[in-house]
Amino acid sequence: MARGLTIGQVAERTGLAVSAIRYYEEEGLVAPTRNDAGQRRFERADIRRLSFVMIAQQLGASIAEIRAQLAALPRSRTPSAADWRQMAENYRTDLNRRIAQLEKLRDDLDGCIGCGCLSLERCALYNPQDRAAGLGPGPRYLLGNSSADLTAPETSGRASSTKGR
Amino acid sequence: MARGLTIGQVAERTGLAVSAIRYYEEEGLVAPTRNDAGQRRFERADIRRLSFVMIAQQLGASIAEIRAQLAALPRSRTPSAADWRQMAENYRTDLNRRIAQLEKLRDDLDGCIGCGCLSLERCALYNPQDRAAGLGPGPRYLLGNSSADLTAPETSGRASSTKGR
DNA sequence: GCTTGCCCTCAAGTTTACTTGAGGCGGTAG
DNA sequence: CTACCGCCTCAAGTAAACTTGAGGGCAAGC
Repeated sequence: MARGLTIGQVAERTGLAVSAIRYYEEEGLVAPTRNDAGQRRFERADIRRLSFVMIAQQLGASIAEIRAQLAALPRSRTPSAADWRQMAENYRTDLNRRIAQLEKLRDDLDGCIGCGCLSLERCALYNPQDRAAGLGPGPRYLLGNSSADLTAPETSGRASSTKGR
Repeated sequence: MARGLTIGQVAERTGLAVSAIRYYEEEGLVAPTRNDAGQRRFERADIRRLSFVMIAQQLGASIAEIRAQLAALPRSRTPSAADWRQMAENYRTDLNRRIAQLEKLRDDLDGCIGCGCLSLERCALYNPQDRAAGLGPGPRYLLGNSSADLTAPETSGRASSTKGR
């Protein structure tokens, strides 16, 4: 259990910039303690947390979403094996959904664009279930809102247009 | 054939905001013609282009990368079946790489984090080939730079730190 | 004739995710 | 004792990807 890692050590081990790690603390993704001099001290488990952050970001998750995911882990005690397993299971579901999405996209590309069918109205990629153009907003179904619902729907106001990603 | 679609019609069919489409034109992702009154007129093929843009974005591609991908299509004539097939094939490679990446991640999650192994130094997720910590920058290998190299490496200047995504 | 709707441009604002810079503390190596 | 290194805070800057707003044009409907 060591005396804790400095921010510089964590940066080196994760490949993150020191400033990024401080930012993540501000965003509540890690919560290091402080030593007498007020310097941050991290635990090993924090490296894992940060690795998870980096990976989740690669998959397109926003910081808010990642925070929600990480909320499943206890911040008071060091996460146990069971904690991580729970996390991993949640995450696995998301990953599987995403993989399935990509596979579908790949197959659609193969079958539709690949074959050169240019009749967009009934194209499998653009409009798989043959809902006539004008009914739905577009190829949205392909972009199924996987985990965008993690950050409270926000019932009020602006149902503008493209607020995805 | 047909007198072309207005920007509003394209917006409705793609689900994009009108402003976004104008922005994409500025960025060179579509190149509509203009009618006598100076209004944009789009072709059917542009809807396909824009659908592709949306999908590629979901996969994490930047506009510059998408522009590079789309460059494979002719902007002078309407893309032929062969053009799209070529595109799709390039794209398929990227997709497959990404899918493989996600699958690996999922399996690593199952096998490593899922099992609760807390020894980060030799964790498969964190450090699969058992290169001791301190050698590499972190879990970077998992984040393999798939298609980040589309936008000319830019040899000069700031090799700062975390400039991914 | 005037209002309404869709279109136009151009400048400025917004969000997310960070980085950079100024100004300062505390420990250790020469 | 002075340098230097790594750490600190806080404010401001940045890039990407759009949106919003001001000010204006053209055509159809009442």
